[in-house]
Amino acid sequence: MNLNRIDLNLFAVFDAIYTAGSLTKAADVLCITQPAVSNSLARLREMLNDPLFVRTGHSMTPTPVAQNIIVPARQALALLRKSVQESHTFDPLTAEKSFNFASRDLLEASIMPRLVARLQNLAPNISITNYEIPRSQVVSAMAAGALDFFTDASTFTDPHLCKQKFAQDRLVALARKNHPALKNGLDLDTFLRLGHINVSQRKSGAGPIDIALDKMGKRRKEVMRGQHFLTVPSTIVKTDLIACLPFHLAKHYDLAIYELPFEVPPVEYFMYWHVSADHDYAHMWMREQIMEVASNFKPH
DNA sequence: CGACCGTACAGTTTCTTGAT
DNA sequence: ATCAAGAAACTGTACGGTCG
Repeated sequence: MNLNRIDLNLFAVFDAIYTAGSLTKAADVLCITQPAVSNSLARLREMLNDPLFVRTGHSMTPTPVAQNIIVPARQALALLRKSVQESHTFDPLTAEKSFNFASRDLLEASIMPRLVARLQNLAPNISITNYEIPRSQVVSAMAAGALDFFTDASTFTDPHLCKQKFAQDRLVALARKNHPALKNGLDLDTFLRLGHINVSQRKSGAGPIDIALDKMGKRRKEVMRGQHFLTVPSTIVKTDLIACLPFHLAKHYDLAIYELPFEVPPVEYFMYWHVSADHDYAHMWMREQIMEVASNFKPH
């Protein structure tokens, strides 16, 4: 049986005949003519290689094959109707759904706990999965339905993606407490003299700190470059290195925080989603929840 | 005889394919 | 990517056959 050749409408006709016990009555229910029902039944008979209904007097009696099929057929039809209905409505209290995110450690640590806590109250049957994915695969993963949201601190332009800024933060310098070089605070000379941990997903290239320094004709001393913000504190506490982190993350550690001795643009956080999901009610609802939890995610 | 199913045929719609 | 032509599929009308 070639599933690609199956007309799913045939099962709606099958259900109507089974319920009505008559092709004529089924035709009335379906608002088509009796021959159309007869023809649909003929195609279904050929497809399933069974008469499905036999004439007994003035009614059509289902065969054993039809009796076996009716329950799963009705379940499938109900599922289809439910799916179509849910694409136009969304009830978070009853919805059973999973959203896939691709967020870096920083955003996972800051957004996910609040988001999950919020979902526990508003949408108890909605779950979240966060996993790493290369930027180059984001669009194809979204198009395939394997990824719902991608969040990042940099802009990402693609005609297939929608974008919304959901938060911003300021960068601060982080160092161990009682750092011998920072007894009098952090000035530009000290900032440039100390070794730095630079967090970047790229192997090389300038970040916002380096760009700001470059405008002043300065350059910092990069001692370590890593992918994850969360490895920074454990390195800092053992060394005299410093690092520049978003304030809302830096404040969680028992380390010394210093304002940067020069102007740096704030870090902006964006969420991205596929254009095909832009009008999906469940997706729209989740975007609202992200914006809601991110409203507390501001520099202090 | 009335009710209902199945078939033939024709018109319409949808899909496929090839050209641009 | 778009358009047009042909093929295929679907549906409705008319009508014949079957059953109670």
